Amino acid sequence: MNNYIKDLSDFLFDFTDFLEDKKYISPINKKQISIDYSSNKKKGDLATNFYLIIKRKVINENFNIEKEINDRIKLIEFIDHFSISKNGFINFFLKDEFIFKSLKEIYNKNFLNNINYGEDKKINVEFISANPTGPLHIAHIRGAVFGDVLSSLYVKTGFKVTREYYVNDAGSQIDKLSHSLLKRYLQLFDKKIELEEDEYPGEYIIDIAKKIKNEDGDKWLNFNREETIQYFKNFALKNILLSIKSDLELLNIKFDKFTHETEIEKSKIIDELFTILDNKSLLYNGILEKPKGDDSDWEPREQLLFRSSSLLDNEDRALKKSNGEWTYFANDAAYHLDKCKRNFDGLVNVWGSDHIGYIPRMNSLIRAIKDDENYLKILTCQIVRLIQNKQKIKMSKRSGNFVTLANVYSKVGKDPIRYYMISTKNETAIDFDLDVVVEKNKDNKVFYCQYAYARASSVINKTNELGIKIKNNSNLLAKNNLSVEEIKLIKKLISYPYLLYQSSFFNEPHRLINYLEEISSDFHSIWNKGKDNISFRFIDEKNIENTISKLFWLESFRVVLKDIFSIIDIDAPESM
RNA sequence: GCGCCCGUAGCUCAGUGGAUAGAGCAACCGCCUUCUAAGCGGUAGGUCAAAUGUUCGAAUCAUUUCGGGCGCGCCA
Repeated sequence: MNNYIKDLSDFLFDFTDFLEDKKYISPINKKQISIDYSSNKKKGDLATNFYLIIKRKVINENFNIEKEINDRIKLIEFIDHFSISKNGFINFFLKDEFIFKSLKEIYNKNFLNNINYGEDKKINVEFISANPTGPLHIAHIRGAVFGDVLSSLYVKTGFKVTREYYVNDAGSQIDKLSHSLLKRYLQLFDKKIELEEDEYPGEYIIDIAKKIKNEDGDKWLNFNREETIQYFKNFALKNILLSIKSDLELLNIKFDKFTHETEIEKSKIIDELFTILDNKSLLYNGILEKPKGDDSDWEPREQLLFRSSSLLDNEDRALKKSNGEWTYFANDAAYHLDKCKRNFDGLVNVWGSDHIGYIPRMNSLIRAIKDDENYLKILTCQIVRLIQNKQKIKMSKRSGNFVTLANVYSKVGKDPIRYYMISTKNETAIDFDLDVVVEKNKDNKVFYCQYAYARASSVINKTNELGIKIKNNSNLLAKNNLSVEEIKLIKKLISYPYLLYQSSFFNEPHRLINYLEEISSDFHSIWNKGKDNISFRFIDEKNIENTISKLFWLESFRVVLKDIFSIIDIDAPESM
């Protein structure tokens, strides 16, 4: 990967190896060595604590560490000079020619070719995987957007990504769904029959029932019960899955693969899983301990268990229910074996925070079948609280009163949803204010950043009208045509490839948002300086050289903005 | 009872071993003859929940306490 921070880091690591090999210093932990962008008030572009750490480890009294540092840093091609602060930080200054060379790579979009952190490795990202028992609602939106953007980020940094949705179309919840649907159908014929408390009360089920009535009339009133239930189950699943897919289209989320739990059941891969576990003595029949909390209807029963406590979990987990059916975990485990067998180099699962307790058993499972502790990464998203009129919107799953994705979409549209769902670190809860995100002012960050793009574009349009060409004129790019503020922004622009790498490495798309807002703000600031000071205006027809220098970074700014917008998947409006 | 996440400005959040802790909103004071004022500049705002420890250095790591959230059955 072509970026100077990585190069500098390699340089410092090699340097450390050299010092250790020659016994000039006692061994150190390289992880302590950091490279940062210098804070604004300090002089310099990059800073490292290298000297701070090394100087305390010198064991050879004849060794002159300062001289060695001096001699070596001189050889780094992109460093102009450096200084060592009183407290021991080394501050580096980049060469102008290097800064402009890097800017040209941004301008020409070459940096995209240089990012191959992923080395074309194949990874599978499983996200949402909501039960097909109802439409997607607010709790699913965050995981949906996070998984989608994370996938795009992986692709951008050189991975081959499969986006996958696991459809839990087996199990007792689906049975409850079918019974709920049947009851709603019967109610349409004035049958006196009520839903049980744990069945699904949502309006959407009545709609599906009406659909059946429209198609088949009263055909199912006196039909064989088993066949009826089977028909209603399939009908419900088909319709709900379709509605989930159409909801996802609203956010432009597309999956490469839907895997159904029922397919997993049919495939018998679970037998294969059990063989693997059995060979490692991880299967046994036993009785689980009495659970904590509400245990009113608990009684001890012997069942098939997974010895996960010998791996990463704190207790063993059931694979088979007492009625002989597989547990949810058993099928999910088989599904994960299936994923493992599909030649991915890594698996990523995005789960809601309500599944955090499930993580240790899944990690145990993967550990049992794959000898690679980094093979599966489980990332979790905390909840989203909806705010309207400064009040939290209360939701109740039991009453079926939840805010659907389609509902939120109709209020605010795609871009604010996508933007805000990843603007906060995934492990932090979000307050999503429906009133703020549709405002067209700087309270609304999406708008603010898109407006920066539109403003920059308006300048480019103006230059087109005036016939000013940037192409083939890049040799005119020169530092003395640019202000301190512009150089500062240019330095941020050339750090973009490293930002992509870090965001991908840490699985943190929200870093993109922080950066995006920062450079947008810098841009708006420079723009406004042009009102007081004519030298800050982008276009000066009397000074083409000056104009070209400005347009050059302005275009690069647009490249970066557009690139981030494409990862988040929001519009890049040329005018607003 | 146990596990995980969170606690940073009045509010919403960045920063997770480095230099004087940062943005935006809200508050107050300013800036449109101009390539988009849907914007910008300035002022003010902090015992980083608390305590102890580790370290040359802690918002960041460890331990404890207090607050908030999410979980913890053969559910999914």
